[in-house]
Amino acid sequence: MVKENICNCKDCEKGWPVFKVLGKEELEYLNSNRFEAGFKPGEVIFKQGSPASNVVFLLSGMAKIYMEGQGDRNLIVDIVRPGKMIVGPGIYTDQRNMYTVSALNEVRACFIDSGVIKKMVRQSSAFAEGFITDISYRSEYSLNKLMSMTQKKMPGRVAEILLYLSDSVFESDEFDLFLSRQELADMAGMAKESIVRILKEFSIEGIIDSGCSRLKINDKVKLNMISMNG
Amino acid sequence: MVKENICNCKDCEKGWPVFKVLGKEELEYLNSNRFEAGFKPGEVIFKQGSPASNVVFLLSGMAKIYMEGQGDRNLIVDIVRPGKMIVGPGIYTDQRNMYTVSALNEVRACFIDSGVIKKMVRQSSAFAEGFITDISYRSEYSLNKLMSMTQKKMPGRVAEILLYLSDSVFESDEFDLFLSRQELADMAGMAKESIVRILKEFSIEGIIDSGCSRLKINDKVKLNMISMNG
DNA sequence: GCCTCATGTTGATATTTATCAACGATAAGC
DNA sequence: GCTTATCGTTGATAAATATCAACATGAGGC
Repeated sequence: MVKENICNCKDCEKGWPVFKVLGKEELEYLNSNRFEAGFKPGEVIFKQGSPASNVVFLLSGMAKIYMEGQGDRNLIVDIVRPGKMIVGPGIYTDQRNMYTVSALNEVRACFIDSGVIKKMVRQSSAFAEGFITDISYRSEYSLNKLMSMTQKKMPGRVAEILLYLSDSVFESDEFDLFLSRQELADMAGMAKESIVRILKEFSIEGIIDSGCSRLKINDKVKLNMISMNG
Repeated sequence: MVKENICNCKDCEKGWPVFKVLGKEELEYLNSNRFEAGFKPGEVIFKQGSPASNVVFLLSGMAKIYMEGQGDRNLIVDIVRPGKMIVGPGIYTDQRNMYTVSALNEVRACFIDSGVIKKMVRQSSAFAEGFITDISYRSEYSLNKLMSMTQKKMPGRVAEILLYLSDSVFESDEFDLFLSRQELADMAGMAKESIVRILKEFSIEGIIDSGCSRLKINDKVKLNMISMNG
């Protein structure tokens, strides 16, 4: 594992866009208060219930954010790539992580102390506004998810997550799925057997081609219709 | 309908606690940029999809916050009383209301322009921090709700909303329910027939006494167990 | 007072979804 | 190489939940 930091906030390409509003001094302060670490697939980056001491940014790789329920039942809230801030509401409430984040593949991550982020919020109103905007989008996402989960039936929810993966995560109609069937099920809130059947159904209808880990979306229009109509 | 404002931000008892961090001048500015309005039961205070031009505070009465789905299927996100800020993520994203808010009984509400709130966020870092803390609690609430909705079975969800109403809304073990069975169903994400059966079941077991609009919780411990175990 | 409409309630039934069991395939350990 | 564990897949079954239909109940209009 590489111990030293290999990048610098000043010229971080993979960084969070809101950092751009900070001045040179603030970026230097940020840079001197951060740590990088590497993670192997499956390793936990931070754990639900533990102190929310850091905000995390991926420099490379992908991670899943999930809430752990009773008896192995997890709910995957999001799949993240570099460019997104990984932070829970805990840093402004009870100082605890509301969810676990773990690496899906080889990950390099940047840790910034929560206190440093909160300091930036106090110091720069532009940063505060950017921060609020970011968490507002996150809220919209959760509320929409809440709506889908309660009102859509299984095929609608599966169509929705396939579209989400394609549009917002992989940004392509064909991609290598890093996710097992169990993980897809945890995203859509259903049993793994159910998602297997639905993916097969979609395959038979020609909407998708689903090899074991590769997934290709053939008919986005139809998928959208299924997602819409629940 | 009373047209004039009947209270003043400076000595508002029902106000949002975070306003206390503002100075006298800022409170006066706030006070000169707000409007009060009255609503009858059932009337819409603001509507999903419309511009998120205002942040609302109840001065008296209660309201339901709900997302409208397809074909009369609504999801009640929260029940609010005075002291809470009613604001959606929209003021920091696409300027649209993500949900509808409507009066459950006679309501008097205070409207503050979103721009004014955003200005306060920029002007006062303490206000910004209070604002972020508030929406962070809201996020935790949504995420917990997402978890319950996807992982708990109906009795667990019903137990949960009864406890929520008792602990966080009415702050009593016995209260007049302003909500119809349909509305309770919309809170728990189920059919109204289902909630009728579950409430009856709880009644038979002696956990609650449920007259038509009055509800009394007899056995909070048991209700908690049902809520926990899903 | 009576009628009408909305809401609450109940039972029967259909649909959706999870669980269970079995098996094949694939990858890791010895 | 074999063994073991994990994952994906399938069919059968059970459980959870919604829908439908019917009827009761209660409030408001006239």
